[in-house]
Amino acid sequence: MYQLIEEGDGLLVKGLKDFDLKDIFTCGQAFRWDLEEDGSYTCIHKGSFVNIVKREDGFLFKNTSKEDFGLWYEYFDLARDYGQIKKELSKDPILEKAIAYGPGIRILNQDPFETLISFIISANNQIPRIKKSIDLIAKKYGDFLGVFNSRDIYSFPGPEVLARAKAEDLRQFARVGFRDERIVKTSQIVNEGLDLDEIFNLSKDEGKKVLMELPGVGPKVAECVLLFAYDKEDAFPVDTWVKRLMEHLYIGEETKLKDIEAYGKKIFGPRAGFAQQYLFYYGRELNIGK
DNA sequence: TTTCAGGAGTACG
DNA sequence: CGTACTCCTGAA
Repeated sequence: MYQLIEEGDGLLVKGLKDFDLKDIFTCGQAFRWDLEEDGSYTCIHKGSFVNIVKREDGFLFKNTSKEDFGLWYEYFDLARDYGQIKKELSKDPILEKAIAYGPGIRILNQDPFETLISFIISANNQIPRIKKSIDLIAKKYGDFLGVFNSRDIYSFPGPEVLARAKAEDLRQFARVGFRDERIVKTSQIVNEGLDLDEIFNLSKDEGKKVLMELPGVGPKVAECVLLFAYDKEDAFPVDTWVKRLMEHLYIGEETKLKDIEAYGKKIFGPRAGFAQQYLFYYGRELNIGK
């Protein structure tokens, strides 16, 4: 299905469909990426980083190899047929429009702990600031992975490291504000034995219960982590954008957060997560509902 | 130049 | 159910 051709220190990947880097990285699901001046994207995942250049003949993945490509295959959810998903969802005329706006979206499979901490930071916060805080945390607490475009690249630290971080340091160096103690406490709970991998075996609702026990994790953050790290396709995170957009495009009146979540679940069912991503990207870029 | 409102939610009363 | 919470940006 895909063709992998070694090229220099990288890999040319041919035949990728439903894959657009801008759509994937600006739809709000991930923070560990950078747009380079040449239009390529650099992203960091689980102790590795890759730079991806779009070309006529495919996508050039720099700093990886055939042996290592499995990591990115999994991360970019390449086993999934998004053509089929889009076909199903397009029966809804509103979604058809939304999909046309971000046809290259894929839902990444991100690291659970990193995703958990990232979305705790996202509470009442904005994407540029969230990205900055996460970068600063990696720089201070993560491992040095290498240099790209004369930038030092660091991994995101594990729970064993952040459990020992000082709230005051997180506040001062990473600018996380009132989220400082939530980050340390959640890291401590995970470090002291809460098995995040166990959530892979649970249903979306069971996983949500477990996550919401953690400080800094409410319904929105839990749904995000379940969708972006645990592959729970029926998760439907409702933030202020999705709220406005659902009120505007589907419901037609002011609706409580909880009811919007139920509504999304009702009309999109097991595909709610994909629908949410297409709608979010579409609504935010067009400023729908504001 | 300086002030000021408000924002990808959660916790707490 | 209302409010406080940080910090940063951009509007005035």
